[in-house]
Amino acid sequence: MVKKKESSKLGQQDWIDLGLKVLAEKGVESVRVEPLAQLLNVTKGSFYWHFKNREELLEAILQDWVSCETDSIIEQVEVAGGDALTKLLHLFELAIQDDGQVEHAIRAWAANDSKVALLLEQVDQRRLSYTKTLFLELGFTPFEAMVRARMVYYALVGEFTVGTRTNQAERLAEVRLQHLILTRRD
Amino acid sequence: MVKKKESSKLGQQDWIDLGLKVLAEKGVESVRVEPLAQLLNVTKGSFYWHFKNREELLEAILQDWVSCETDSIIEQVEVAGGDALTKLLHLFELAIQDDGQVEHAIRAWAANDSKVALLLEQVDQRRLSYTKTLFLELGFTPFEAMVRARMVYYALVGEFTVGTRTNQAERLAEVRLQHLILTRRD
DNA sequence: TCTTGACCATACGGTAGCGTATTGACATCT
DNA sequence: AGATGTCAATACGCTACCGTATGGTCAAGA
Repeated sequence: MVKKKESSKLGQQDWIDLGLKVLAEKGVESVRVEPLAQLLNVTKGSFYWHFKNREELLEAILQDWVSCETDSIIEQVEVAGGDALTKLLHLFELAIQDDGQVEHAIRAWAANDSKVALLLEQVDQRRLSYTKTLFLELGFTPFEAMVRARMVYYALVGEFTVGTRTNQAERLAEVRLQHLILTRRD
Repeated sequence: MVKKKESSKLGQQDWIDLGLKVLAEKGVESVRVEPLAQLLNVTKGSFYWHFKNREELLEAILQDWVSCETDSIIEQVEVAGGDALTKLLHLFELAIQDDGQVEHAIRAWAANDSKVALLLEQVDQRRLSYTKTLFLELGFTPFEAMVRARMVYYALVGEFTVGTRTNQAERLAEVRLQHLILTRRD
């Protein structure tokens, strides 16, 4: 018998989940093994059963985020279909659903960790190049498409990092105006 | 005689300067008193002469950045004069002069420190409202002006945080296209 | 010269967190 | 019932810092 998940026993995922939560709320520097253990009401003896060391947990957290969050929006947009103009609006609207807490924390993390920075760079690249292709489909030149794609993406990242807290209704109106400005062909 | 700066003696400013450097390169978590002392070839006995504790240094560093960096660009734009359209282009071009290393580090810092976050919020607010007034002068509605101001600003912050490393020539071309896109009326 | 104050060294005690080693509890398989 | 494997508790030693206490040095003013 190789049953799993009888609860009351912890697995790697429990530590990762908690790690992500703490990461979002207090930053990487606060995801430390002894404090985490306390939150789980166990001692670190448990932790070192599941992980080789703290580094391994951090990598697992990162990996978890990447595999969960990266391509999900792109897929949703593609499934919904439509022309490039529609897809772009769809993309804008989906992107602002997330509050970006975790992503913000990871960006802050990346500022002092080149390995994380490298990974984020790839994520940014994938998202940017997808957005760029949509602008290309609208008939913009490569340079124009790139600049516009960056403007969209920066607008999103900017909201995360600058932290403009506003309600969803206004955000939606804002995003529609952005769509108008960036897709207008004069 | 109350001479100063005979060199070979340190003052608060020496610690602040080094602090800013380390902050930009390795992040807040790396600006610690003993390592800093080592870089200055002194012991921490010196540090605690000039500062009450580490917290006080961090505040001094922050204060130093705010008073140096915040309004300088706005002033330069105003001094140069011209109409709103000219000022906006001028603003764009000046903003991309800075590589944003320090600002990036401070944004990462702010992610885990609400006091820093509050201060940054004020800085952002001042910069955004200035930019917004320029768009208002161009005849945009308050909402349109705000959205456009944010797009400019986010584009700048986005370059800092996403870290798109590109040469000055391309940056300049990019910024001019942004100016075109965002100021176009009809 | 003598004093004073600015600056720095040395030495100390304290804390938080890392990682290891060892043992214990409990469930499952044989 | 034993043996085994999984997870957790306990108890270490270690390092990197923080902040304090105290004394030393050296230049400038009286």
